[in-house]
Amino acid sequence: MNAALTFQIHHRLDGALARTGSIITPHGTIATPAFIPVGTKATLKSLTPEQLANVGAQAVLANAYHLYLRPGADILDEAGGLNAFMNWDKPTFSDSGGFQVMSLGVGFKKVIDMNGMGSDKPLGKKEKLAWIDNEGVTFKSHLDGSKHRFTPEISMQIQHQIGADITFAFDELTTLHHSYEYQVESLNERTHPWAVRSLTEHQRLNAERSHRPPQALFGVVQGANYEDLRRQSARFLAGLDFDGYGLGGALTKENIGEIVGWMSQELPEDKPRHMLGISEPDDIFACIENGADTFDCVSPARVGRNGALYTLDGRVNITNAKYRRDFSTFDSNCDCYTCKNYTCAYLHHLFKADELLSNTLATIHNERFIVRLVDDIRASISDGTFFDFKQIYLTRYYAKK
RNA sequence: GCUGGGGUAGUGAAGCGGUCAAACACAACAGACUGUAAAUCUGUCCUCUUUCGAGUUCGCAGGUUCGAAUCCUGCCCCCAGUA
Repeated sequence: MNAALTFQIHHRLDGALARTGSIITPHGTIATPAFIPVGTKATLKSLTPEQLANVGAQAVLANAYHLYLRPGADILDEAGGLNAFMNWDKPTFSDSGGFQVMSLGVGFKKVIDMNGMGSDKPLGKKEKLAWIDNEGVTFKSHLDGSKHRFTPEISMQIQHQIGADITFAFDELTTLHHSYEYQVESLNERTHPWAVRSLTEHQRLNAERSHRPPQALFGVVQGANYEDLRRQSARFLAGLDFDGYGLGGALTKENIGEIVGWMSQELPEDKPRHMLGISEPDDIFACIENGADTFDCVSPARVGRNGALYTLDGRVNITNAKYRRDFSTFDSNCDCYTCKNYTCAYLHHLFKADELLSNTLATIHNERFIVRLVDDIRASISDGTFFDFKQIYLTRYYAKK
């Protein structure tokens, strides 16, 4: 009913679930498939919005948990919303804080592992900061230890104050280390009821806050790597009036495409599907082939800040000694600002000297690399060359590893 | 010249008779990072060995001791104060 979001499909790929399309939001249109960089705290670390736009980003994704703690969602509301606050005029997404329920709770780091190593050892050495129940989550701020509580309703209230074009339902992100029984319980007792509650509150807020552009809400599918649970979760959410869907949670890398395919088959054709937290080239190809439309991920930015840069031949660490006297540009195949203007030796030096510009230049390159990859995939769907492109690209990318 | 302090691995710096190949920090080298508790984290870092382990070290040369980076003697350097 509301005009929060329109999704149009332009091309479909024969023999696969891949499609190209347009997501039309109050702040503009996103050509899909698309990679959406993450600006957790209303900034993509080390980049100005202009630099972010120049990298080709069509939208940015912020996080309700972080903005709630600082500066406070009310401040974003007063500022006129996320776009105005951060001086970004293109579409925006906000995550619900659901990820933090996991990362602050059952564990840190290891639980995101997609290889299902089967390790169920203590998940991180840090103190547990979040406790989940069927109503919501109580957590301690990682900033000052103060106690807070998120429920689906509160998350939606925060996300409406943040004012992103696309919001996500408050969910529980489980891990591959959780048992099947736990996955079932999580779905039935929390993620699904919370989706209903998120939607109800969201609709109420959209009506109440009619002075602001209508916001869209994506339901989040969970179910780890179990086919029955993924299909059941997708089917359940498909029955609700969401504007689109987030495909989240514990995905095994080896069959990530298959898992996405299960969900795509159950979800409505005409709603966009967003992959939460995915950005490795092989994963991106697999997900798009199986029906994913958009992606967000911190990895290109974080990995870049730590000195790892993408190339068509795989990821390399620019901090390696072999770059010390390498006065060639980093990647002659890349059209980003960094690669057009700086040498390997200079980038190497910036990292070694711990200079702030290293973060900026590396982030520009990595974000451009992944954004462009998805842009190229989109083009390959339109002209029907997707499978050739995928084969050639991935063969080269993983040749050395 | 005298008086006092000091010379420890790439650097700084602990150790002051045995559990010391020698804490710690930095540098160096390599790796990791998938809805950001990340400008973070992990490993290596005298030599040889894949591991186990073996072999040489604590300014230099002697000595005491079952045993020395640690004690003694001489020498060589450095720093501070003073002639």
